[in-house]
Formats: sequence, structure tokens, C-alpha cells
Amino acid sequence: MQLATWNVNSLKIRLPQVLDWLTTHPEVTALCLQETKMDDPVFPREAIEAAGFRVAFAGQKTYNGVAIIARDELDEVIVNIPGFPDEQKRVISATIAGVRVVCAYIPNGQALDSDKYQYKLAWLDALSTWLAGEQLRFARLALLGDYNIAPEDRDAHAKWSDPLLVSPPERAAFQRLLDQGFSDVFRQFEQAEKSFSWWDYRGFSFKKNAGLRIDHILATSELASRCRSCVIDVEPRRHERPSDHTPVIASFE
DNA sequence: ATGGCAAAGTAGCTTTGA
Repeated sequence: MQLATWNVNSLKIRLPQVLDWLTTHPEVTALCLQETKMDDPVFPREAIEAAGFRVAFAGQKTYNGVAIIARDELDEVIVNIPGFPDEQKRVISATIAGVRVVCAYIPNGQALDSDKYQYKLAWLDALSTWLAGEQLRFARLALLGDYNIAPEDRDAHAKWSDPLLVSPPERAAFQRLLDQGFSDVFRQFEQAEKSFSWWDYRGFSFKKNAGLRIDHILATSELASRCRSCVIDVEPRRHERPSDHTPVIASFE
């Protein structure tokens, strides 16, 4: 089975690209989406189901919003982080083909002196704490999404000068997930240098490959040991009207 | 030092993203 994640930066704009991509990637069992930017009553459930998929979603107007599109049944769907009250729709989880899939849109943080940065760190703390319990319930669990963290220096292009997304506290929050048993499956395999999953729309960043690797697939050891590949699919970033993020796909035995 | 691009909400522009 394959699990994938893609920050689509508006599902309203990107729905045709998402359905096309799923058609050309028939082995993808579940695709996690972030930044759907649509309220639940206007979510294109019918179009997705008519194309032969199941879908679970939690959205809001303008910002955030997450969804999981799957070829198999989605069981035990829950929204957000239990015990962490949050108006923003940033997490949706479901069990698909025996794997607990957690789809997350981790806060951006905006700037180190912003309240949004404090929210990001508090949010990450709540995520780790909650997942520690989920890891006990689900041996095979994957956390897929837009983390808004470039974990290491090699995950950011050389000219990235903003401290955001690379600051020590953000990286420590990512490391905490690794320390509690998750594996960054992308790094289990040989990868090209300068592998990124996001490129700014401005300044020909994609053409110059001036990007960041901020979209990740973390897996519990039980699942990570079954991982056979993890790739960033840059092709959608070349499309007309692309998302600024591109999909990441992991294959499991 | 600043804006640069895209999307949304809403109707000329601001806010947010990363």
C-alpha cells in the first residue's frame, strides 16, 4: 500500500489536479490533504465519491482544513487533537487498511515573535503528547502532513534566511516525535541532495530549486520497518496553477 | 530594506502563507 500527503493550497482550485493525480497513482491507498480552505457544507464530497473514493474531511472557511481521500473504508474517524481545544481544523485521523493514518496541518508560526509561533509550539507539544498514547493503541501509525518544519539544514535551500521553520524550538519539536519512536521514512532511503517539497511562488523558486522539505511522513517502527520507498513527486509542481507544495508518497509492504 | 506570488473574502484592498 502507498500513503501520500499533499498540501493543495485550496481544494476548490486543485480538485481536478487531485483527481487526476489519484488516477495516475492507482497504488495510493490514502491521500492526506491540507489547506483545503473550505467549510464542510461546500466540500466536494460527491465529486470525490463519484470518482470512486471514500473521504473524510474537517474544514473551515479561508484557512486550514484537512481531508483524507481513500480507496478503502475509513474507520474510527476523529477530528483535531482530543483534549486540545482548537477552533482551527488541522488534524483528521482514520484507520485505513489496518493502518492508523493521522493527517496534520501543523501551524506555520508566522514569525518568532508572533503569538502564532507560541501557538505552533504549544500545538506541537499537544500533538506529541496525544500521539504518545495513540502509539500504544495503534502499532502501525503514520503521521502525514505539512509540518511547517525543515528538520535539518539539508532540508532548506542555502538562501533560506528566515529563522521560521528552521528554529531550534521547532526542530526540537520534530526531534521529540523521532525520540518517541517515529521514523522519518524519507530518510530511510538514499535521496538526492536538495530534495524539497515546497517552493515559494515568487522569484522562480521552483525553477531554481530554492525550496524546503517541510512535508513529511513519520511512521511507528512497526510500520516504518515495512516501508520500501519514500519519494517526493515533483511533477504536480510543474502544472499550470500548481500548489506551492508537491506530494510525498511512501510505499509499504 | 523591500517586494516578489497565490488564494480568499469581498468589491479595493488586506491578510495569510512559508
